Amino acid sequence: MITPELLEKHGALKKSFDKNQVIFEEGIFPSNYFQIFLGEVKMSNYNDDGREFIQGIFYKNQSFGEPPLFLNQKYPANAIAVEDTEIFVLPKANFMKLLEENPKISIKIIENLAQRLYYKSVMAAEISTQEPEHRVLKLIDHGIVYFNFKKDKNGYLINFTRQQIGDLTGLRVETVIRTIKNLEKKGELKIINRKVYR
Amino acid sequence: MITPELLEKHGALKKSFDKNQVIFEEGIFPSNYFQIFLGEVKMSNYNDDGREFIQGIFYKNQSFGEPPLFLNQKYPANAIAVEDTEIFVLPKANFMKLLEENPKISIKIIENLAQRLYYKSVMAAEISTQEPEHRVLKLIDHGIVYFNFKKDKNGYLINFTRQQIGDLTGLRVETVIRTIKNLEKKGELKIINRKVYR
DNA sequence: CCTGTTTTATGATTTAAGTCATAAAATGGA
DNA sequence: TCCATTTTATGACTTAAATCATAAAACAGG
Repeated sequence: MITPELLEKHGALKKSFDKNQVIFEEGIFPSNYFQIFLGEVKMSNYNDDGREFIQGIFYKNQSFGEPPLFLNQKYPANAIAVEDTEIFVLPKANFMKLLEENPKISIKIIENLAQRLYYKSVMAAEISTQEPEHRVLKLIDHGIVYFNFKKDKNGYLINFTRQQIGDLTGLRVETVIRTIKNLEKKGELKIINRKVYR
Repeated sequence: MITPELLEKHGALKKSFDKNQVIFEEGIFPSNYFQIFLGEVKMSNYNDDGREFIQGIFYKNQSFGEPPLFLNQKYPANAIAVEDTEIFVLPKANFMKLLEENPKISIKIIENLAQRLYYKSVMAAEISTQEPEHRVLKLIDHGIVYFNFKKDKNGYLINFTRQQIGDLTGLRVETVIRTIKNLEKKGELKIINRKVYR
């Protein structure tokens, strides 16, 4: 995360996106650095028959879409606002200049990319070899640490819909619903009026 | 990739690993930067019943295992020498000092992580939503660009075993074999005495 | 050159997750 | 407050890939 002051000093503009509005599309070439000021963004793919896979969900102060920006490659996924969102947009040239002048930011970028790579490594192994219960639990436990799940008297509230959990784990909604029910039976989590707690 | 001179200047030692020897194990905390001088390394996970998932394969001059090193987190996978291999090993403190003194290396690290994140994004979407033929082709086409597949008169030689393709795509050997046969029938690739060309 | 291991191969069978159909409950905008 | 949409839910059924069994071909080390 780069401070708003530094971003604005280098010419970043704050842009607004409505809920469900596309920020950039798979296949186009990147030209900006994006950092969320307020709201929530998902990056996702749609396969040939419209099925969605969510690569990641990003919140306040997080950046997204940097890898293709650094590599001059097409975006491998779409970025879509999950709710009304405001985003700092900084042209690549300005962003590179900012990095050059602030070597410590490079370390932050490295740590951020490392974090995301770590998540992807864990989930890739889960998705390709583990059964639904294992996958869902892993995602939830990851979410407790890295997404902004909040704790109350019932435990951590997993504020993902069943559909989102499916799109993040490669499972279908019905399978997620049944899996969560089973996990509740086994005492791994709680369902309190349809909300999931861990 | 950091030059051998710079690595050695900061105290890197060259260590030898036999084929199939473990370089580090899932779950332990990292303390070194690793860069391959010669040979081949895979990073992989084993699920509860011994099934393998290969996170990535690394060759000459490539580094691996940095994300947990930067994050002070446990390794999410094992690193194993695929053949007899020599590796530069540099203690974390020395590595961080090297980075500090050579800001341009940071950019290289960023690009490298970005590249790996890009691969993982593409494969994650494939593995979780696409059918076997699509997955296998995507892996092969990625391999042509980023692994060291060589071109001859028959096309690019895909020097992965069917088992490796399975472990990289989350499919079983038999499925990979049948899928590759189908892809050949459709003219997407060639099989010349059991070797796959694209 | 032999021999044990790995890799490729194929057919039969099983099964777990996907698909399809349907609906109640919850949510959110107008 | 009403109504359309989204989310959760459940049962029946289908299916694609996994599993199991078996074997031939290729390869690698002594």
